[in-house]
Amino acid sequence: MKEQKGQEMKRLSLKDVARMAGVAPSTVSFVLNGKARQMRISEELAEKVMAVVKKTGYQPHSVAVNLRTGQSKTLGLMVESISGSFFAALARVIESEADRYGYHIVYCSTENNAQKGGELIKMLSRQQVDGYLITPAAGMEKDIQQLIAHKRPLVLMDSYFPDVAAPHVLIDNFGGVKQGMEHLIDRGSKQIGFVTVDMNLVQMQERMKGYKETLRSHSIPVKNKLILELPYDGDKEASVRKIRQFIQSNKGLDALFFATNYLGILGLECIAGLGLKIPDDLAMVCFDDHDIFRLYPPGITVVQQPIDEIAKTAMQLLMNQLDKSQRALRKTKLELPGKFIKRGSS
Amino acid sequence: MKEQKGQEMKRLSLKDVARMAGVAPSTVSFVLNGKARQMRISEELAEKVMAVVKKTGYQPHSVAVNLRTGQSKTLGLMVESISGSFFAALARVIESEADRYGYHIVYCSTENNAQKGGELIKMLSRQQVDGYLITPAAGMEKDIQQLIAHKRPLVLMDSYFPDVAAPHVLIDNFGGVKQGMEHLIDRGSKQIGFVTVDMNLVQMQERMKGYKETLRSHSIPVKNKLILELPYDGDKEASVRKIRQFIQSNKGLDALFFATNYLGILGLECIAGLGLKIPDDLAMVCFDDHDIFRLYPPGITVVQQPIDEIAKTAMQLLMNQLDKSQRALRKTKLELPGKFIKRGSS
DNA sequence: ACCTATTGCTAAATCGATTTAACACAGCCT
DNA sequence: AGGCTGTGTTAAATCGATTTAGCAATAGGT
Repeated sequence: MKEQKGQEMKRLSLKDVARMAGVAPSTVSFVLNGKARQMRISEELAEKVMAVVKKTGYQPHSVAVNLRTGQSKTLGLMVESISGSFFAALARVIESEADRYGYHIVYCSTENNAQKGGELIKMLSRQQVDGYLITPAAGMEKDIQQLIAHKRPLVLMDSYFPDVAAPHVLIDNFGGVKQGMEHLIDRGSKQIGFVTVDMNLVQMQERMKGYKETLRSHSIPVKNKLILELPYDGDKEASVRKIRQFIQSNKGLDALFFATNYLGILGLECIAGLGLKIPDDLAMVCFDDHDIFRLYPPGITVVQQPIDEIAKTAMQLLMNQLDKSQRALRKTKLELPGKFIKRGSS
Repeated sequence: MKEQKGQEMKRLSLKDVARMAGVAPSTVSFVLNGKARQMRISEELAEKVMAVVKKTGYQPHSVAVNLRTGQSKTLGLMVESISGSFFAALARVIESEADRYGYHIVYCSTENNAQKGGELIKMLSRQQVDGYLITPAAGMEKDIQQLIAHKRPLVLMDSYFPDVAAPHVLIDNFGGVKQGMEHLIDRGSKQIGFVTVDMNLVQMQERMKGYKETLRSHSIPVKNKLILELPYDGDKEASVRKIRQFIQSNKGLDALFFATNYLGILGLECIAGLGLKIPDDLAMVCFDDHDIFRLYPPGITVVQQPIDEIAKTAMQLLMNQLDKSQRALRKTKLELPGKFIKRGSS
């Protein structure tokens, strides 16, 4: 209590603790880091040190520790955009997992811009993050490759690059779409449209493949007229117009599969605008769940991403890499099954 | 290219640059920090140094800089939950603003738990963040007060504590609700219910006050029967049941004002479940917009929060505090007007 | 010619920890 | 007694920057 007077009341340092306990700084360090045994510090002294530490509430200066040890206990989390529901949910789980492992999160968003992504990676490196959790944007191949080349601990989520051997964990996109498509076919939909986005990433290719191959395996011809690919950065109004036109120009259309929840939401707007009834006039299935889909009458059938598992698995893969004792699991590639949730729209 | 051979290829340090340029480390430091003039380093030498820096692509080790200068160029962002749409949107803007000012973000979520919030503040302090951006949870008064006492740069968002003189920026809750209520009264709603949440924070009190006073100013009696306060951490099903019961037990009820978007969404579920038509059977206005409200037929009227302005203003207040030249603006308290958006539900 | 200023640069201290190498002292052996 | 081994503890180097104080050398003033 009596220490409170000085204007700036400098932070307690390890040296101060040492002085107060009447020992050397190194001794305090050993005791605090559990190396008392190893360094043969007597029980008695160790206790004396701990007493001072407790009394003063001393907390090591993590920046100094970081400088000396090279460990920042910080992870870089880079998502497409924190305001996307999928990424926000992912971030939430990642944060709490990181906390469990004693790590902090510095986060940033690529906004699906490879250049910005590259700069952010540099920024994270400068910040000395111990590891990277990234949902990559198209065009970030080089940056990821560099991280791998520099042996930086890294896990990709949501997507990956076939040519870059980086550990990654994501939903089984192909299988997820297949499940949804089988369902539509089972319920008798004959003309199933596919609305996707022009994003040159593997998850989108897989979803497309899931659409086409499921049709083929049921001997249903794949018609290009039934596939709509929207530009990623097209403005919303334009996309809505295109979807509307797409629906109108396909007369026999009786079901739509949307490749992302963003597209599905746009789709809902169109369908409502056209006065069509779901599922009677048009059935609908969407990849990636969203609050809206639970609520919007009559409820939209979706393939839900296993966000918890993705986040937890990614953290585990990253922790494995950080744990120097057990290197080796570099090339781990995981695809987790999605959860098909049938609602009123199909 | 020839430096690539060594196994671990250590990072280039300022000392290395100095050696390569044939000058002292201090000289390099001065040049890099724009103090060449002040320190009377000759143009010639400065250029030589810069040449080496450019050729090698040297980047200062930010942890070392941090240790020496005490500036981490990092801000702590603490929200209620990153997966909430309001907070996610806020985080998004904050991040890009921080970037503009050359700061990074360490983020964490309180999950509306004061204890967790307190621990996270400690964590952020240990991490040496330069400033704090916080949406406080009930019960964090002491923690905030401590930060103020320690003169840590800080801005609260979304809420504040009347007894703690901390800079804060948030929507004008009272005015926002008033606007929505006036609208309902104008359109002829006679029995307006108010659904709120049991959260002991000023923004909720203000919303409640907005409800009550608007009624009074129109000489409409405030009936407790028309007010429903749900527990914050009650489970979803229970809340839905309570709202349903609330609607059923108020016979003349012709409009509902929901105090948060989460409540509004639950409300939609109930209303749909009861088979009521919006706005004919029941009009609806909700505080805080959400994607769902735009889409859900016939569109839900809302009071939208000025998220961009809140974030930008908060960053500005924080930057003012960090800019040692112009201290003084400690007690800044800002309430920004919300935007009333009329949709089909009223 | 002597003294003071100015110029141009660098040596060394510092931030707060970790870690290696060394030191003093005790006990045991021959 | 001298040499060796172990114990318990600490001094000093280090991480990579910033910053203060100081050192030569040249210039200017009387």
